[in-house]
Amino acid sequence: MQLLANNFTKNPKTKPLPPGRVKIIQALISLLEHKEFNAITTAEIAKRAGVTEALIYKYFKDKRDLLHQVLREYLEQYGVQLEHDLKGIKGALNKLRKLIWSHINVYATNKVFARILLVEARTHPDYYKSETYNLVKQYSDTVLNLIEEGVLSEEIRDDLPPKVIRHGILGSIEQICFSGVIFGREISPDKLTEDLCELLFKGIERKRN
Amino acid sequence: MQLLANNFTKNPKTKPLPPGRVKIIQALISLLEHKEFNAITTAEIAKRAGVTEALIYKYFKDKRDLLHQVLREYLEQYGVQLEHDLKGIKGALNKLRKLIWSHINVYATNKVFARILLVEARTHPDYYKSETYNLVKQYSDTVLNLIEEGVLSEEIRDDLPPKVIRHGILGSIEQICFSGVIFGREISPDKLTEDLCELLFKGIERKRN
Amino acid sequence: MQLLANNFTKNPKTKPLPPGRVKIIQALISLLEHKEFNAITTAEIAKRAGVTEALIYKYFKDKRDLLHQVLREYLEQYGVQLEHDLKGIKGALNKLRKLIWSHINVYATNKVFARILLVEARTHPDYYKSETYNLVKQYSDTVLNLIEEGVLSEEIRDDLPPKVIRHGILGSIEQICFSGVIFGREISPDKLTEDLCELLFKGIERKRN
Amino acid sequence: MQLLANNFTKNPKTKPLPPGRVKIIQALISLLEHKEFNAITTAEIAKRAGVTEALIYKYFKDKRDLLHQVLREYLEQYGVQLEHDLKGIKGALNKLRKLIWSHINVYATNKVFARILLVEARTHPDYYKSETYNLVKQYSDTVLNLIEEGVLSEEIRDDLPPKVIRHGILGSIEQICFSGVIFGREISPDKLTEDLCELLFKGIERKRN
DNA sequence: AATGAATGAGCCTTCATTCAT
DNA sequence: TATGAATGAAGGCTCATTCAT
Repeated sequence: MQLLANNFTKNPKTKPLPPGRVKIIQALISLLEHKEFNAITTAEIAKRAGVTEALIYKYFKDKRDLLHQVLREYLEQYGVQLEHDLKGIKGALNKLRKLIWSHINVYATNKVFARILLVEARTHPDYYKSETYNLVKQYSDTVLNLIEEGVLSEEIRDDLPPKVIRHGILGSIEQICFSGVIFGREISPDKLTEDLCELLFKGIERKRN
Repeated sequence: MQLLANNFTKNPKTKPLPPGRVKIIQALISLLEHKEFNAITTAEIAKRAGVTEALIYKYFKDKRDLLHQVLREYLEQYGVQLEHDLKGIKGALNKLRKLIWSHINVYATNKVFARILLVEARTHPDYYKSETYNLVKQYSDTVLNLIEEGVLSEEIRDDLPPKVIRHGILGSIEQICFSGVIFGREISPDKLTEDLCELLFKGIERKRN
Repeated sequence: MQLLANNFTKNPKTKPLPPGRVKIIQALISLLEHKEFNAITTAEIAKRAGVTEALIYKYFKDKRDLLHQVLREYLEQYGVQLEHDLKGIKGALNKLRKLIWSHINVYATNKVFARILLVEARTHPDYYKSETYNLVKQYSDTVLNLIEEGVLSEEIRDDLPPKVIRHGILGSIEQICFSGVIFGREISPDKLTEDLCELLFKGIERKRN
Repeated sequence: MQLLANNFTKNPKTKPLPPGRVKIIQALISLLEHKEFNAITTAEIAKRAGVTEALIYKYFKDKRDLLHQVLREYLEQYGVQLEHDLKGIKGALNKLRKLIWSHINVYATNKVFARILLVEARTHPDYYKSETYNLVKQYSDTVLNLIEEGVLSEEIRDDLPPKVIRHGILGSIEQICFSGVIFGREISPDKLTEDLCELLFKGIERKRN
């Protein structure tokens, strides 16, 4: 899977995006691969994109808005992907398991996406007011719905606040991927998903017989 | 509890720290209460501390080093506190529960500490090379040791990688405190600890009978 | 003669240099007339040029690079001038004499040029790595070639290392102009050239008959 | 020969210089071996000397005064040395030759001395008002006197202004040593003196017969 | 004789951003 | 659609220097 491989796959009739805009986004992404967002200058972005700095401000409100647009594209792609991934799966726990796998997998495949989400965006107050943040909340709601679905179907305990469960799930995922993202270590979605689900579904306590 | 209330509590005979240094640290802490680190200028810090900007650079390598020193002091205090908190507790799970409570509690009580750790420090590559980061890793090791202790005493499952368990614990804690920290919401250590332990110890899966 | 009077004399169809760049260079030159380079601030330069400090850094790597660019323009002009001056002169010694005159004359006419070359540039290690320094070496080579030409034509002794001769020539010129430059005293190219050539060509030893 | 080897050689009954002062001077000298004066900070000097920065200001008016004191010590030593070297030499030209050798030799042996004199001191207007500058002028006078002595004894031409001769001599020496000083190349007093005297005494012009 | 603590002043530099063309 | 030129605003940081002890 390659998120953002091209920008018109999902909607062939959209009028082609301005090439300048695309180049700018690609430039930032490629720079983010090796550099912290704050350490990247607009001059650098423009140079890498082969355009002038001024053009950035034609398409984006400011530098941070550009970051949010990049993030948004990633999120949209992930949204599409996730929907696809969950299709045809029965049972809330099975769906959650798949979601965990998809989540870890997208981080494993798109380090830049992970980096933006885990470290770059959340630092800045602006983010929480951005349209992009809403996408994240939507995703968060999806997880919550899945949990509640599981409670109703009696797959999941009803004596735990669903939001706490969600925190446990998302927190574990992020923690587990964090060092991979920061230090560029490999992330293995399959193994991690298995361990994580075992942990989250059954708990760490050893059953005595 | 008030971490950092004074700097000589634990070692009364240390020669007094230069007052300037103390004032600078205090100033940054107080500014962090209402402002993001990057948005705080050295001029502001100096003014609040009642010293000159130059003095900051006498005691700290740069602005970020100052942040790390602040974090270090918090971490050291938390280390002392945690050791105290764990005294006299029997059983690995009980200790883990207490640790979770202490962790959440210190975030609840010291929002600035939490903010630095959760959002300010980890953004910057420097952090991972700092001496302070080592303290965090030490803490991380403590958690791991507790988990392994639990495995040996057969309180904790031995079919889960201890590191995954640690990620689950620390990730959940951070996720659960995160919004409290970012949006200034209240954090309730007692309730959160209970829910979290219930989740982590027993799992989310509903037992059929 | 007024070196640097305008920047497009020699190449009328070059696309006009950005006016800001020109103004900055002019500003530094005018400031150097009464002030040491290190004592001149970028703020001053910008103000005198009627631009912002930031613009300086658009066109020059740093303050010192600006100095080197100024020097480079002087050197280029001097190069052109010298070539012109030597045209039509026969004999290596006659050419050397003319070169000495041109050299002294350019110092006499452009104190700022002299100041940069004799005191400002050579202090700083950067200078010796600069592209501008290469121009100086080129000039130095020209002198050496002239000397060697004289040796071949048997006008100049062949029992002296040409490089030592060059040191004698250039060293004498600089020494003789130095106090003029430092203390703002008048420099008389005609008289000085005559004395200097008499000294260098014939030596100080009195011939006995 | 090692100038400045110890500071009381020449005057055994002077009361011992304060050790702090000596250490500071030594520190600056040792730093000047590898670093430009302006790039050396008082903090560095103090550290190298093993004293506090404040102490520098007990013994020296300011940082530049310290440089001048160092230079002064070198000059005094050279003065003593030169006097010694010229003893028993007959003839103005022979004395000049010896002086040239001594001059080149002291630069060859004491690069730091040469560096201060050739590049560090003369940059700064302060220098020309300093007491140390007077020592340099004294030396300059000595050279002039030697020249005039030669004119009187009819060893040296009387149709050249003695000052021009002096410029030729000193200028050649400095030029010839300059690159040695800047780029740390070896300087050979014997060979250079021979070439230089040949050049200065007899001139570069080839005698036709 | 020497120091620890602190300062004043300002400097170079950076960077996101704008606007006329 | 895109650019070249220029800017505003501050910002971190350095360094020589002072003074009470």
